[in-house]
Amino acid sequence: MLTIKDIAKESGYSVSTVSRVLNHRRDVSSEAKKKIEEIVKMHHFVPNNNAKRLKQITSKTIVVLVKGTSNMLFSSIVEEIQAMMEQTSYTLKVSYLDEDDNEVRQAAVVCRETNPMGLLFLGGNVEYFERGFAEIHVPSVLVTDPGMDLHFSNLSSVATDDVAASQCAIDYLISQGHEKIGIIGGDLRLSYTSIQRYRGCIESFRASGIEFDEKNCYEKARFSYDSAYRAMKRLLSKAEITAVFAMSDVMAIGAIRALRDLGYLVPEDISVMGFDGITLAEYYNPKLTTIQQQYKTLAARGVEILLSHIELKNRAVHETVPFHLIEGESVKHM
Amino acid sequence: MLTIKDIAKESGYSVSTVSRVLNHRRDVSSEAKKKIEEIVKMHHFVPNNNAKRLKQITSKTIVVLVKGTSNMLFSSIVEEIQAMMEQTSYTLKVSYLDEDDNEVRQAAVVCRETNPMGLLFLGGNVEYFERGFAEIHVPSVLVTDPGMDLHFSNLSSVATDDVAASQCAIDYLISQGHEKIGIIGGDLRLSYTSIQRYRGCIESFRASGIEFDEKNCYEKARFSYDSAYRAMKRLLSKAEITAVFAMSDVMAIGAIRALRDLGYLVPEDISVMGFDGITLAEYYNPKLTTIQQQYKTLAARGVEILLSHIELKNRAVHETVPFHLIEGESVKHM
DNA sequence: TTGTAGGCGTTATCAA
DNA sequence: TTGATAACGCCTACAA
Repeated sequence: MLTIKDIAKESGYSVSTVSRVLNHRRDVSSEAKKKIEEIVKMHHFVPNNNAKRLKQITSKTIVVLVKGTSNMLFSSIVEEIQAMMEQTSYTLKVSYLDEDDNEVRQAAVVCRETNPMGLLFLGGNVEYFERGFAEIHVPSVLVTDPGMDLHFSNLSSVATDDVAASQCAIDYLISQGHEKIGIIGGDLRLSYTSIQRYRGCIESFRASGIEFDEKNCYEKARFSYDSAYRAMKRLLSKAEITAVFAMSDVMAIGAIRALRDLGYLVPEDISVMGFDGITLAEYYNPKLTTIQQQYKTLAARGVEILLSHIELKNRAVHETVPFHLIEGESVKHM
Repeated sequence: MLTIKDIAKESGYSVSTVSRVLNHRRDVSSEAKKKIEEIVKMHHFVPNNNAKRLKQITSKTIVVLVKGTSNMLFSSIVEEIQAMMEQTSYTLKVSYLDEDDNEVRQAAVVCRETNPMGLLFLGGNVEYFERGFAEIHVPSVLVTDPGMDLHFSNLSSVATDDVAASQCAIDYLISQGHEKIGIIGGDLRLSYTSIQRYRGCIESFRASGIEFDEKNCYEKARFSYDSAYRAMKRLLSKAEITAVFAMSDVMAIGAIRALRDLGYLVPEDISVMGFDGITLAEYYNPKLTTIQQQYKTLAARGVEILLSHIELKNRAVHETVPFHLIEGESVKHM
């Protein structure tokens, strides 16, 4: 393996001079610079980042931890964050985790590796934070999930109000004349997001005096097409419904496919409501009626809060971002 | 920052003993092991991977370089690779690049950082390989694009035969009675994949004696919904067609949405054919008629070739994986 | 402008 | 079973 030592030897200069050239510093003679760069190019030399980072104490890096590699909402947020970060002097590093991994533990590892100035969590399990976040001393923002119940001075959050948003979704279905409503959502013992959204649903039913039969009308699924597809079929076999609320657009699409395969028309026979407002929602057929999370705002505020956190060392804040009901074509007025 | 030195001091043992415990080695007294593990747990100590990697010469790591973060086919392949790798003793590292980045340059950096045993490229620009791959000495496999024209002894490839596959697509459209066909694909000056697929189309037209008017019937787009959506609208304004071949399923969906928004029915008025066979294709409405790339086989062979490359040091091979035509609901028999 | 030397956190070697 | 010590490749005072 080629090292700067080799380059130094070959060029006749010392390692420090080589290092200076490599880091584009100006206290090098143009002569030395030229010669060293030539040799570097010739050998296609690339410095070893491990050694670099090991030594560098401040790295000006911000790490994004994305929970769930196939979450389309997160993909959009990541893109947005990347675009914003390019305007700053920070370097961004994106780290993808499985939906079920412990993001806090992963964060600890990443902190050691990268020594980042800040952390951005895309999605997170509140329980993991309670248990392990104390060991993380880097300014962090939890994006997409609320963190006000977690009292860490270095942890802020920006999220959509899941309770209000799903309440709005059910309210809308009810306003369109639906009363027999099924729900497809995550595991209520594991997914904090799902719990919140379910609470909103219940609240809406309560306010309208509609009775909700959790046992027959709530179907658990992972946040994927096929899982929701199967959940929809189970739901149909247990309950008679005129509308379904799916806790993500991906789930909604799985559900719609199941309905169509069973010969139902959407929305003529059964209406389907999604959640997230991903790009695909408006390209799907029918266009999805959904709750749109403002991913751009989530991304922007997440970054802004983190940077002010880092630079001004101010206190943790917890923000809520407004949501919008998008009327597509997947819900029918009864 | 906590280091093993601190742990050593606190436990009363030396750094070497702590290191041994951390690496689960057996030449440590259970007494020492217990005590050290306790302290590690108490402080939530996590070793610094940079230092670790800096020291370790062999890393048993394999790196996957994914070109384009929103390519759904690649996501599926990555998942597949991850599953396979868990059966082996290798560690996997996934590195995402932008669609336009130079993957070979990135590979060089990654090699220094990680010192991997092998490299898996998901997508790649043949030109970048020609120019820079000579400096990479690690066994590598280019997945999804053919590499037989690149004569590097450490570079194998597995890919779908893009020429034959798109020829098959057009043949199918023709067999269904379509003659006035439009194409939506990538930039023919930049995307190697698009060039190959276009060649297949031309070949099919030639064989059937159909004249193809590239100027009016080929529309360039990025591999995204909205770009294809706009391309479809441009296409309609220039040519009268009964069918469209989109070079990816994502593009096909963008095109279908454009058609529907303009009042056309798919496939009744205009047929649309996709490419890739992503999961979404069978959940979309109408189900996409498409060329399915065997992502599982691509992943499996990619891994197998790489491992035999590493372990047996045998020569580079270049394989082609069969494809299938999936008859969905988006193409009509005229 | 350049070079020397020490250290970043870890693992490996060797001796005790 | 342990511990001291020398690397790993790079950066950065500080000295020249």
